Amino acid sequence: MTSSKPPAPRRRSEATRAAILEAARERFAADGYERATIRAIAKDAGIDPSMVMRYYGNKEGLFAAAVAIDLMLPDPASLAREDVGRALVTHFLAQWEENDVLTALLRVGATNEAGAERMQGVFREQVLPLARRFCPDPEQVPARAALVSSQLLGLALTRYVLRFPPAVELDTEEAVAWLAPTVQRYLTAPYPG
Amino acid sequence: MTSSKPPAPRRRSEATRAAILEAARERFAADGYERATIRAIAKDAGIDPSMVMRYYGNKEGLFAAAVAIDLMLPDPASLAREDVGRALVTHFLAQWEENDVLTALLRVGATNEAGAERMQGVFREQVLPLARRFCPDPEQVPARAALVSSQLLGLALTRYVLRFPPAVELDTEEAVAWLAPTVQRYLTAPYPG
DNA sequence: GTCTATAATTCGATAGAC
DNA sequence: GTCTATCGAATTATAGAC
Repeated sequence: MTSSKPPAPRRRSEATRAAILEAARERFAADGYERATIRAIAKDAGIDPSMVMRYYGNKEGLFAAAVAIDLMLPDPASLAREDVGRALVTHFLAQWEENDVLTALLRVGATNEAGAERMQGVFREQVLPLARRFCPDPEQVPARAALVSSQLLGLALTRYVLRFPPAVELDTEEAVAWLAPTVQRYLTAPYPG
Repeated sequence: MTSSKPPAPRRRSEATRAAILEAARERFAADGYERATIRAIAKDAGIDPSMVMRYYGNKEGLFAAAVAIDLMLPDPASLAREDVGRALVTHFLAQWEENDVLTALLRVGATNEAGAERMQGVFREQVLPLARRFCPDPEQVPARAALVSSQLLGLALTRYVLRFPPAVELDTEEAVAWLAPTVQRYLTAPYPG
């Protein structure tokens, strides 16, 4: 009873699950929800389509799992007030280049209700608290967070989704130099009315 | 030979064509390319699906026709340098609320290559020339135009597509007050390096 | 745990009657 | 000019063998 613990009861399931998730992220990021078929994802992962169903139930479950990992959020406490803008833009761009989850989320969110709701969740749980930390008037917090999101997501849209050539060719330092003052202003400047 | 000209040789074709286009714009704007089915569009227009094929050949042709109308562009000559930003944001928001074409274009552009290319066309033919008019250094024109697009499309994305509540609730004057200085800076200010 | 086979829909597109 | 009927392809999802 004490000695024999078989090496691992589940044969290759963990590796298979991971391969499916990685392929799913790539496909969702490249094609959006509808055109990222379970068949294509399974083919990329080198397994049978029915395995996808077995592990994730249905296509919605697969998408939810594929975009479930935590991302972003430089912790608000570590940021000095005078360069929130720069820190935020830098961190945002780095996250975006690092993996496909954000692109998948944005592309799917444009045509799929579940995707849009997940994006709203990220906004609510990550951007709102950060704005709350730096904005004086609590009543202005949601609007300011939305403005920050509009600029950050707008750059991601033109750069990674629509691929406007000048937006693609912009190097990281240029993008940060231009956007940081904008984000800084949205978060900390008085209302420009 | 001279007297009898039948009221109209083509019975109702013109009205039918228009009804199809309007329904198509609404569906593409609401659902994106894949989920906006020809069947659903035909039903909205109150005609048979085969009529859509007869008039527009195939689904791609229908989409091209639905987003073919000219939009935007406040003519560059009429704008004073010191308030390009305000004028541009105001005009952009008005166009966006006025009809479904821009939302359709954005939603489709996120998952469909033809849609993305059409958006690039709008950028190239409408935003680039405008930036060329106000930017000193010709070499910086494309980047500045891309930055302007990123902010304007980013607001449209969060407001009309992803529907972040604070972005939706922003009224026009607030949006203009916040975004105008950003756009103004992207177009006319020196590079903030 | 993995795959084969297939059911059940749904969609774009075509042919042809009226 | 409009509609009926239908084809052929592709998709999600299931049942069951190994």
